[in-house]
Amino acid sequence: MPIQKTTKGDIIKKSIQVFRKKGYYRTSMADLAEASELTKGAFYYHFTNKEDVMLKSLQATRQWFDKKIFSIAYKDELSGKQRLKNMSDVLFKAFTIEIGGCFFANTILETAHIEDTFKHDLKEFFNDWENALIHILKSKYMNKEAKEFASQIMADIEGSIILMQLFDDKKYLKKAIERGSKLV
Amino acid sequence: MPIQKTTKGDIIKKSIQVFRKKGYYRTSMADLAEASELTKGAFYYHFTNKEDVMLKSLQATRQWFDKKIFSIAYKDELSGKQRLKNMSDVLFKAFTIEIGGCFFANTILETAHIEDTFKHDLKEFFNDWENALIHILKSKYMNKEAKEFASQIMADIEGSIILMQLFDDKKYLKKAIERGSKLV
DNA sequence: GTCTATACACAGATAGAC
DNA sequence: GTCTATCTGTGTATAGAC
Repeated sequence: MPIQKTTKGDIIKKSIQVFRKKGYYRTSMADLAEASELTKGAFYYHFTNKEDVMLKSLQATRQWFDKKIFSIAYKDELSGKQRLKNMSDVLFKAFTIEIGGCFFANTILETAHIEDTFKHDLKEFFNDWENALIHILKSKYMNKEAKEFASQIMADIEGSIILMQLFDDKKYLKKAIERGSKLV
Repeated sequence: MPIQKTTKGDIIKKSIQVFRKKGYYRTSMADLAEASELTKGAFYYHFTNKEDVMLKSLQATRQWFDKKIFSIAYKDELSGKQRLKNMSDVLFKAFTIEIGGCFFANTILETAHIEDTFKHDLKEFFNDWENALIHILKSKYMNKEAKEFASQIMADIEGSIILMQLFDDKKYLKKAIERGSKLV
């Protein structure tokens, strides 16, 4: 086994940061290579093209959310209220600790009318999030109501992230999360 | 006065459509020229550069919203409920009749971390919207509460537009507007 | 596995004829 | 006011040396 100086996982982590900040189309392969301290030539050894990097970045981010955030919803030994609170705490960090808000929402607004390439992963992210919320809300509400409230929480949070970024004020997201917490 | 074949207003209208669909960076000057059935050379006669076209497009859209939508909030001869309903009806059409969702939200997520060029107009749009909502909500709520509900309505609607575009389903926006209506 | 060099397409923008 | 032609920069992607 030869020593690998730069792992694919490391490159993806760096690429996610760049994509989140600059968006998909505005990000160049040179930007991505530079972020991983590679030349363009070396970068192309790891990925076939920009679309490939983006897909891997979205998939890695989805996996992270599933493992670190959405899984909390299914820890049924805790109360619904507590699970929603724990989820919200990590969610807040995820959407604020690095610049760029919500990677998935950004990608939807940028690419949804141009190409379908990323739609599958984008949809899956919101489906996973919705299911996690529904699982918590089901203890208090009927199925239909739980589904509607889940939609409302996601919309409120995503819209607040937009306002947060525009006015450079985390209070928008904080308030949206508080509103969501009141529902359970 | 010579006859003007293509007016600046017409070009801006067409440009808005292109920007809304493709986003700012992905839109080329060739795209904008083609939409107005002009060559690039002719197009540059009307605008100094792409940034100029975008600024004029955002401003024209802002003016349209102020005149056609936000002004409804101040027709105090109608009940608050009725004014919010009338506003919501036009708003729904504005965000669905043409492809591309909310021009302002799209531009925030695409450009906010790259350049400040458009921030002023983007902020003004949301300020105008917020003030219109607050004006209606003030009849029922205290100032602080009215402000918070206004934020909530805007966030819910903008987030729902994202989901609407992803899942290609106008129900998301429809439901968000219903939730807003319940507040007054 | 990483580098340099380069091919090629397209972007923004300008010059100058009509 | 609109056209064609063109300059210049940058982007994606590949070839081939080390």
